Amino acid sequence: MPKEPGPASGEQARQLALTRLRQAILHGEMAPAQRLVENELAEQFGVTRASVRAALIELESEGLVERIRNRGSRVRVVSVDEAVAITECRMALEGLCAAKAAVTAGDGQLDRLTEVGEAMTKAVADGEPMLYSDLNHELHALIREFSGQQTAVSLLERLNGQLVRHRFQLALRPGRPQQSLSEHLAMIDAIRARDPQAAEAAVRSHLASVIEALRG
Amino acid sequence: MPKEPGPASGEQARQLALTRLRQAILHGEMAPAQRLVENELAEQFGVTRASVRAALIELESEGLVERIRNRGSRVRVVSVDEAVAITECRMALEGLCAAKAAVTAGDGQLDRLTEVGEAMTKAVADGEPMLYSDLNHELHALIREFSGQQTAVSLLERLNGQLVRHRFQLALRPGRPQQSLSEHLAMIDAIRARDPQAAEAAVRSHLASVIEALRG
DNA sequence: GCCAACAGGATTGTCAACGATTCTGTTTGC
DNA sequence: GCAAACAGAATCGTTGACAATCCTGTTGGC
Repeated sequence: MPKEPGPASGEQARQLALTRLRQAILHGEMAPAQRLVENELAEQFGVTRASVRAALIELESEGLVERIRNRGSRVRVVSVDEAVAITECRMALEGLCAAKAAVTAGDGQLDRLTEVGEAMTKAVADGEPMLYSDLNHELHALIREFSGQQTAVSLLERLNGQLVRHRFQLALRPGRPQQSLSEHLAMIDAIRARDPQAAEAAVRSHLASVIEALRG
Repeated sequence: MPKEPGPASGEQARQLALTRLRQAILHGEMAPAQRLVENELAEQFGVTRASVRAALIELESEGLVERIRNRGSRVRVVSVDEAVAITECRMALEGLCAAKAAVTAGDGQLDRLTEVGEAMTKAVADGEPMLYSDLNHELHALIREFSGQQTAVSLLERLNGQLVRHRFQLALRPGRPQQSLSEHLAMIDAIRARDPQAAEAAVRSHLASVIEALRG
């Protein structure tokens, strides 16, 4: 395995290790439950063990890795039950964000939502589930962003990080994008109508449907 | 300053530093925005700097301390606006917990809630705001616990950690306990009635009142 | 043949020291 | 008198090595 080139100038070792590791986990390059040996990672990223260690501690409190005393670190696997519980929290928090976004979003931001909605419609029509999944992610991110609720946003990003694997699994299920599409469009419409209650309700009902799909 | 005695046997250095520091911040022993110098803390807790450092990294991602590159760590101060945003998230998440608790709590657990409610009533009658504040905290903790929603609980504990200072400030405001008491009793009644919607609504309206008080 | 005790290897936890960066108070030039 | 440059101190970031702990495969006894 080739040794990593020098970090993007100025980036500190710990930061680099953190970014790389998080990316690797989120992109699924690390198998679930894979052992994460500090020494190996250190060599792979071209940093020292202490930096890797610091990154692992941070990722542990983000819920992405699991650390056991004197036993090492592993990529955390979330069970279906956990995924459901996490999505229930998302229901509560994204509902809040959608309601806020319906009130505070600017007109340009609303147009942005419309664009994404159209792209999603096209992705479903063309039968591109992975593209749809990406747009799905983007839509939720935009709603979070437009809400201006920094606290809720950081909580939600933490939660979403734990769901990567389940998200892919869900997107590839046949028929799922079609059902999900109409729910997403309803969310967009409610926000564009600047109706906070309808927006919250639309988000909650969408995520309730996600929960059902997870369980199914 | 006396040097700390040895840790409770078996507790590792990093864990010890983490626990101690968190306790100190939560109990208000560290002034807000106080500088947290790694060397001083290391000597004070009788551990090495590396352990303190690891603890600080963890506390940073819990939102209790703020770290700036090459500038050191500080106790994070949350502005009123942030406190409001945090409480809005609590509204969403504790609402979820209350609804779940109303369905899943056992009878013994419901009795426990009743007890706390009575103790709160007594504390207000006796004019003991600090005792009331503690019971307040306990009540919310019980509802979280009874919900069985582990994910939501850990998010909420993180959020609550950031509000310590504001909580004390609020509890000592004249007239506040009286208003808060009836809201708390309404929450308890709704859960005891096993009515999830009413429980969620009661929690939300209580926290909305907290937000108003924070802003006032 | 099976279970317990035991050595070997691997991995993490901890430590003390070095180097890099940033702030603070002072001095110098205008 | 004031702004900019400078030296000094303080503090964090990083490194490499050592000690403690735990798993694994093996051996010996029953």
